[in-house]
Amino acid sequence: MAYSPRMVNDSPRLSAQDWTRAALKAIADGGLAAVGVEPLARTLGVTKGSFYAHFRNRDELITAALADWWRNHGEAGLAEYAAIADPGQRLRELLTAVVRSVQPLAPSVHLSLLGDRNDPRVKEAVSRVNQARLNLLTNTYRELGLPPDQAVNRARVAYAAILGLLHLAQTEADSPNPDALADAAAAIFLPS
Amino acid sequence: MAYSPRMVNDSPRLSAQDWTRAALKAIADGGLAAVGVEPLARTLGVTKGSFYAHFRNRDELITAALADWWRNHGEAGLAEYAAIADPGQRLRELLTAVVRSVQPLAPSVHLSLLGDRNDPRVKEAVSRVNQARLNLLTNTYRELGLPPDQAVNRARVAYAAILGLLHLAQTEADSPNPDALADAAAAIFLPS
DNA sequence: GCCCCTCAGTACGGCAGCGTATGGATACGG
DNA sequence: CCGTATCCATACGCTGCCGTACTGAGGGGC
Repeated sequence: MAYSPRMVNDSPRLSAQDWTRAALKAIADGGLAAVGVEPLARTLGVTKGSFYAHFRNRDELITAALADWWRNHGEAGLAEYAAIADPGQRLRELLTAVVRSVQPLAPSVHLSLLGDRNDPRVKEAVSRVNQARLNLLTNTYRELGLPPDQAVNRARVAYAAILGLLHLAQTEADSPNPDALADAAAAIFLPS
Repeated sequence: MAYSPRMVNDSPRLSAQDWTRAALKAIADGGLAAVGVEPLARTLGVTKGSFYAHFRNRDELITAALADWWRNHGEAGLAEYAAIADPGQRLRELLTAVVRSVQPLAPSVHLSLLGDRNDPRVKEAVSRVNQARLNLLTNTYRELGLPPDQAVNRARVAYAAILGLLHLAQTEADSPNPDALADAAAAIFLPS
C-alpha cells in the first residue's frame, strides 16, 4: 500500500472519525455517561471548539459512534466467519474465537452498553448486532441438519453462552484455562 | 406547600433501607450514573436534606446498595435452590427459573452493573454473586456424577448461558417462547 | 498568490448535581 | 410532658459540563 501522510494521527488536526473512535473508547470503559465533549477533548489534546466543528451536539456524536459500532460488528464484522463454507468448522471457529477473547476491545463496548440499554439508540444498536450474530448461528445450525425451530433455540442458547462467557471473562480477573473451556463449549454446542 | 405523595410505604418518614432500595432501582435502569442524590430524593418525594441524615455522601449510598445486593443475591438468595435435595431437579429449577425470568428486577441490576464493571466496588460485588452461583452449579454437576474439572467447566458454560439469556431478554423486546427455550436449555445442560 | 473552508482557541451563559449549614418538625423514651 | 435523636426543608456555594458566539490559524483548490 502507498503511505499517505494522512494515514494515521500524526497530523495535528482531527477528523470526525477521531472523535467517534474516542467516544467508543470512552463507552468501552464507562458507558454513555463517559462520553463527554470536554473530557474527550482533553484526552484528544484539544478544546471543545474543535468538536463543534464536526458535530452539532453531544447526541450526534453518540449516535454516530453507535452507528459506527454496529456497522463494524454486525454483518460486516461477521463476514470473516460467514465465509467459512463448512458449517461445522464455522461453528467451532465462532465458539473458540470468542471463548479465547480474540477481540478484547469490541466486547467491552457491548458490555458497557448494557448499562445504558434503556436508551433507545443503544437498544437499537445492540439489537442489530445480536440479530446479525443470531442469524449466522441459526443458519449454521440449520446447515448442520437441525430443524428450523430447534436451530433457532439452539443458536439462542449458544449465543447466550458466548455472551455470558464474555461477562465472566470481564468481571473476573483469572482466566480459567481457555482451551479447556473452549473444549467444554464445543462439546456442548456442537451437535454430536 | 402541598403534601407530597408518599410512595407505597405509607410511613411518612424514610429509612436508610428505603434509600438503598431506591438506589438499586435506579441502578437497574441506568447504572451507577443514575444514582444521584437529588434525583432519588425527587422520586422518593423528599429533598436531599433527608438523604444526608442517613449517609455521609453519595459514595456511601452506592457501597451500601451494592453490599445489600450481593448479600441478597449471593448465597442467601440461592438458599431456596440449594435446599433442593435432588441435584437433577435442582438444576432444572435453576435453569427454568432464570429462563422464565422469575425475578425481573434482580437481573436488571446485574446487567446494569456490567456497564460499570470498572468500578472496583462493582467488580467485587458482581464477582461475589457470580462465585456463589458458580459454586452451587459446580456442586450440582458434581453430585450428578461429573468429574470435578468437567463439572467446573460445565457449570461455567451453563451459568454463562443463563447470563446471556438474560442479556438477550433485556435487550430484545420480543419474548421468544420461554417454554421452548427452557426445554432447549434443559436439553443442553442436563446431562442425559 | 488569494480566497475559502476546516479545524481549533477563548469566553460566556446556563444548568444540574454534590455537599454544607441551619433550623423546623416529628417520634419516642423517660 | 419534656428532651433528645431522627428525619426533613430551605438556602447557599461550588464544580463540571453543555452549547453558543466569535475569532484566529493554516492548508488546498482556483
